[in-house]
Amino acid sequence: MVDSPPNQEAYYEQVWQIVRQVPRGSVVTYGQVAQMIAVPEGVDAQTYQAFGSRWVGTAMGASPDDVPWQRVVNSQGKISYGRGERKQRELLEAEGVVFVKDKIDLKVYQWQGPGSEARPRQARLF
DNA sequence: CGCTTGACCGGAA
DNA sequence: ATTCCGGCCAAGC
Repeated sequence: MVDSPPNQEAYYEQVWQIVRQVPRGSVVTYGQVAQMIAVPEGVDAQTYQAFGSRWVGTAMGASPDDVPWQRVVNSQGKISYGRGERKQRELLEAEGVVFVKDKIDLKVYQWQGPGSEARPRQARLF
């Protein structure tokens, strides 16, 4: 499923696939999701880096109900979805995500990718 | 078929 | 810390 044609639908599915893997209580950024997806063929790597995050946002707008869209925030740890901002914050807080001055501490809640779901941060005492 | 708008990001002033 | 700027893809009207 890597060598599929430059199909937008396939790209969206990759976005949703990644977002679906985000564990409860963690978040990812638009740019991060874009980075985790291979650059679509026919698109310059530079172009993708610049606009990939936007496409992720567009994909979220068309995301199915089983996608935890609320776990996707911008690189500042803030909510960009103005239309449902209130709803998104409530959903995240219900999952245990703490907001500080309308911002999320990404150092604590940002998902590090597949394989890091355990988040073994407890050994860092010094 | 063309114009407008948009759930972004990183660097510079 | 805040504001401005360049980047130039897709969907909707």
